[in-house]
Amino acid sequence: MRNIYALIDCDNFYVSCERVFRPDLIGKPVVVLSNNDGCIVSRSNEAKNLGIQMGTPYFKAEEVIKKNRVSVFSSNYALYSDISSRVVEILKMFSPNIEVYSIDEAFITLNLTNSNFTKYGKEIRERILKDVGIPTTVGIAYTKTLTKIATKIGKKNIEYGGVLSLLNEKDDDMYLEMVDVEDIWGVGRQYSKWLREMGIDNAKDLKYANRQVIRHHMTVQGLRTVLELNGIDCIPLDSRRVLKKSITSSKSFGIKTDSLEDIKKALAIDVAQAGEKLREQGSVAGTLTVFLLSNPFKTPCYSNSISIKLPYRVSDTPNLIKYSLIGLGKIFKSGYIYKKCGVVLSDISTVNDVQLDLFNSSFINDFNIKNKAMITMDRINRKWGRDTIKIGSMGIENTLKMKQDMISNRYTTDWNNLLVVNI
DNA sequence: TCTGGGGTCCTAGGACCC
DNA sequence: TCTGGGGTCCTAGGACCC
Repeated sequence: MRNIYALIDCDNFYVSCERVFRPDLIGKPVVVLSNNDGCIVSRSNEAKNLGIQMGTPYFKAEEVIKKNRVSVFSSNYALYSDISSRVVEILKMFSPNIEVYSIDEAFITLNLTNSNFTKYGKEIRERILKDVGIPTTVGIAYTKTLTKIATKIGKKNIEYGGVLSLLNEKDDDMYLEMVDVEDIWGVGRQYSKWLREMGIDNAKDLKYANRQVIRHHMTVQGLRTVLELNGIDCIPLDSRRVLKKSITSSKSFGIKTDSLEDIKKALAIDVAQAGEKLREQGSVAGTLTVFLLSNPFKTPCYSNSISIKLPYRVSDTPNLIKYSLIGLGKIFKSGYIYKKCGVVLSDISTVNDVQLDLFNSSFINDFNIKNKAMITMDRINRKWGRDTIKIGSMGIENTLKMKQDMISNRYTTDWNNLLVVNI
């Protein structure tokens, strides 16, 4: 029996989240910026129509933005992730099989007893819009890659009313022809350049391409994409809550700096954040990588990284900070203006798998004590806000704090930020 | 002046083993 | 002195995703 997939994809998600609390902005151009107010990462349809491109640096679009009175927001991840989880809760009512693919997309499988799939898709859409206030597009098909194609077309053509089903396969080729090769899930910049050179311009061309040639040039993943375009299900729903295999935390500095002392503090803050994520999933890390970059848009530039194999797996912030500062000391070179640093934790396993040190009997106690202290610290910080308790090396004030000049309130996750209504 | 952050999977090649 | 074939593990780098 064939699976039937639906992809529920929130429209212009970050912008839509901002509009939930600013309904006056519906119908008006709005953009949301990346961290540090660097690039434009979400655009309302009105902003798209002004020619504002995804990923454009803010300063390059500033003129168009001012001229057309586009509303601009810094990104507010506390708000977006809370709204995202509300959408997921609703989807769970429609299907027990769900894969939360990203902050604004989820796949579900549909039961064959729902005979009218398009109608069911519309019900899902309307429920999310009514209960959470977020508009979505729903794509329905026999493979996940085809649901991606369906939402892509559904978003561009309002006549589908936000739901497009490709279950009537004789029409597939007509739809596939509408989608450029660059826009296919699994085809990025490098592959699309090569495909274009091969005369493969759209999804229909790729569907009928020579499979051996594709396999050779684009590995098994490329082959899977071709098969999926043919309606052959190769990428199953992945509903496991998987443990992350690596955890990164890094940030560009709000102010560029050549000061090792400032960078040490910024790195300690990143490490603390990574450590918290590590403990949240009950894991410990065996390897830690520190990296440091000067401004890549300026010459001369310098970047370096160093990986440190930890003597034993840890998850406590003081140890992680200790080793990362050793690493930083080894790669820091004076005389450059730095703009970013960060840490990657890898070689991750669960706490239960930790190899204890036979020759160091005090180690077990040490491990347990530090962990209890960390768990308590995490709990307090979750309840009372980030950095209520922190490690000394993070400093009192983050001198390189990122820019977020236009951030909205944390309306749904902070009592002090509740929406105020004047009557 | 101003250019984000956080992930996954696959492959090739080297080291090492029997 | 000559020399084979097959396997595993690890790492770096390249591709992709949101």
